[in-house]
Amino acid sequence: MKKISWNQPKEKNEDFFSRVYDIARMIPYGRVTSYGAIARCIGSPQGARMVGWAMNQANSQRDFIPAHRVVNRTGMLSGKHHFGGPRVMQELLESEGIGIEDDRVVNFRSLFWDPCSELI
DNA sequence: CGTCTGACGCACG
DNA sequence: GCGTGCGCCAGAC
Repeated sequence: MKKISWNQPKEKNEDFFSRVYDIARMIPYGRVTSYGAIARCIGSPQGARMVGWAMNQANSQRDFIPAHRVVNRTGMLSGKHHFGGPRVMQELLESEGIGIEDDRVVNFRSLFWDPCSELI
């Protein structure tokens, strides 16, 4: 697969990615957030799918990106198949004390971390 | 260039 | 609360 295609003058895109990774790194240990929340926070309320796409590239980043702390709006582990194995994402979350039941974060409502609202 | 796909989210019933 | 349909935007064919 191709290394990176954003060497092109897609400045807007690069900025989008930077913001996504920036926020993803801020997610506190033991907390989770959603793709849509990140998208909305960076001014692209309809770019939730792009956030997921960015998470797919998170592996390529130098710094560690806690992509396992990002789930969809219902708290479901929709990206668990992108962690090398179907159970890796769940195990990562459980190692942080987050309960998973039926591929869903237990008590998601309480563990949810809003990048913009709860950011100080 | 037309179509399909997808780590999403919302409206509707 | 759950299933379905649709809009969204970038990539792959």
